[in-house]
Amino acid sequence: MRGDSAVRVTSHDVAAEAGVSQATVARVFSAPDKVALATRERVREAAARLGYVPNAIARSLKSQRTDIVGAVVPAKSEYWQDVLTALSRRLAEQGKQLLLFPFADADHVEEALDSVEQYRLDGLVLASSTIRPEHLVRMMRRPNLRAVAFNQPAASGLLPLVMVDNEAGARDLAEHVVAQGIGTATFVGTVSSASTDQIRYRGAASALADHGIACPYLEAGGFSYDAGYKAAAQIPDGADRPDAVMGGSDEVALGLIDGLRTGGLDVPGDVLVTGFDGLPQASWAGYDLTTLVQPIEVLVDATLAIIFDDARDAAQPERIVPGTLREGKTTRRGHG
Amino acid sequence: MRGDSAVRVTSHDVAAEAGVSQATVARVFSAPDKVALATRERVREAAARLGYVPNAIARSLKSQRTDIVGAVVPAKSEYWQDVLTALSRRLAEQGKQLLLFPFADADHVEEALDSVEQYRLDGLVLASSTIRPEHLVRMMRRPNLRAVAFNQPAASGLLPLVMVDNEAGARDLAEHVVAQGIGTATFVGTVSSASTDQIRYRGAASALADHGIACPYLEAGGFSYDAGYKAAAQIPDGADRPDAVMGGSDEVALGLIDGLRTGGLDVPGDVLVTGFDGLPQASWAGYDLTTLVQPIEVLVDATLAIIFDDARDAAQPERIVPGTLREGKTTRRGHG
DNA sequence: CTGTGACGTGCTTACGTATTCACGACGAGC
DNA sequence: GCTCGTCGTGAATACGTAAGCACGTCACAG
Repeated sequence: MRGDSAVRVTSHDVAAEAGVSQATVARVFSAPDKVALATRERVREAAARLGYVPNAIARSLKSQRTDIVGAVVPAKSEYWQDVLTALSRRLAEQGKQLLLFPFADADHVEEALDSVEQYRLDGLVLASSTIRPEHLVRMMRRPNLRAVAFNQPAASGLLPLVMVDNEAGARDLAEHVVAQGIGTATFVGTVSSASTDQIRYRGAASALADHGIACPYLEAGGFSYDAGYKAAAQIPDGADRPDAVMGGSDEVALGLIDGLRTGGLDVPGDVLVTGFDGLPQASWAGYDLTTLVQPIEVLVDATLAIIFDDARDAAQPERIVPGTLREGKTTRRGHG
Repeated sequence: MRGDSAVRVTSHDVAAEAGVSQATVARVFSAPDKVALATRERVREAAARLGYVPNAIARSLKSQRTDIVGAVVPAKSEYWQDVLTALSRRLAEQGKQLLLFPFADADHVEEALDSVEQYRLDGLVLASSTIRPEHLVRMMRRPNLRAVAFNQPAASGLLPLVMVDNEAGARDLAEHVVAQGIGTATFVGTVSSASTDQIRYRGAASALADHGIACPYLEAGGFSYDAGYKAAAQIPDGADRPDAVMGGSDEVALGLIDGLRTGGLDVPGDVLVTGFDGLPQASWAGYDLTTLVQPIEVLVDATLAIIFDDARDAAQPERIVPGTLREGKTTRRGHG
């Protein structure tokens, strides 16, 4: 227990302690089978005695690999938190780490990317549809950086892309509410300039149109619960009240539900509500929201496959994964 | 536009391009005022032309500083996500980054810490009361690593510590429900071995005892909404039904509310409910939970202060910050 | 006109590791 | 007994940057 000197201990120190060369110590920790068993154990013991731990920084400098993947994400958003959780867990399983580059708003993306370039990351996940195309291409042309756009339809053609099938998902949701016998509907989007928002609306509107139902678009102006809550007040009441309200995301939809209920309406009695994403909160008994569940694990795996599969193949892969309809009570009519 | 060669470009390349030495290039990027204006601009132009970006890995190796702070946190938990968001945002403002070390369960903490040691982090935030003391001391004795325990009472004396005043907060909540005129109460904890859980219970129970009210303890067995939802079924009904149920955390409390409501009870009509943490969801209109809001920004700032303030002073600082009572409708009796 | 700073810049080295190359030992095959 | 291949190890170098040290230049005071 006396070996734990308070200062840095390097592979050289271990080499001296074990009576071998630094190279051998390095091999013990990175390619153990290249070292004779006896030597290996002697080195291991010496390392333990001194409290030696390989220096990942130096390793990265030499090997040109950091084993770190970066993620550029909006600072606050329930949905992205779930994605990050899944991403970091999967990376941890592979002995890799996740480095966060959160940005408060679209204007700060630039700064985040400046940081990204300095760390020589193995891969980069670009999330959020508020990242502009010029930023995307900037990341694309960094050498040795595999950047992937995550759930960001606008990146199509610019960057490898992984996303849920937003359009089909929105169609599924629309078909589902139509099957409940609605006659009118309104789509409450998040931010109309977001590419996911546009596609989801398109999917919903076209499916509804197939059944002769018009679908006006209302913009919540944000991705949050609050935005949805406030948007509920904009929905026409009385004779013009839609039979169904489709939220552009779960967060907005949950806000809508509470907003509508605060306004004295019953969900689903008076209005059906749907969401999109499949947040854990959507399953909470107080809401039990009908939504399109994103297969986050699948999306994450696809993303990591693009980053780490050496097959620098077909340039720009695009993986579009179908989601799953979750039927909750927000579209179950009390009916008659 | 022809300068963007696909390969790595170093400060040497820039030096050659600008006709100066590598050292000067380095200075331009790390201490610009030490370089004559004319030279500085020439170097900047050359760098831009070649697409040079300083290599943070090499910088770290040389400077022994990574500008990265690590966080060891449980993989899934609403509360920690909020903390991480605040933490990463604040770090980003200082040009630093957050590296995540999530762990699925207590048995995997060990592995996470192995990784932590390899990256020579500037600081480490140890979150979650499920991290065992032996892990804490292990991190404490790493040279050049400022580790801080976050909201983890058990770390007291072992590590610098930052936390909300759990006991006082729980007392405040208890006093509040007492003021509503309750006669009986039950505390539904998360996991009884968690130190925060014990302290919160102690605070609540002692405050209630001051008013002659007993406070049985019920364990939800987890930190999640689901745990709370299921625990609701364990709460006695009929004559033994408590007037108030105090949840050990907001997630558990929200589950409790839905569980109680599913069981046919009215909250707050039949039972008052309180939480602890101040999650965004607690403010959602559907719940409007009375809870103790943690001043996350303050806690995060205190944490970073310990990590970065060179004052390697008074060994083990402990910052205990008071929370704020948020009064929601879950403790507002329909009354009479 | 010389001595004294201050300033700007280049040379050199160190950070800690992975890897190439070379070398010695050893066993097998002829 | 010699060659050849294999295996284990050491020496040396490269990764890209920061910083101490030294040197040259120039302005200014004496």
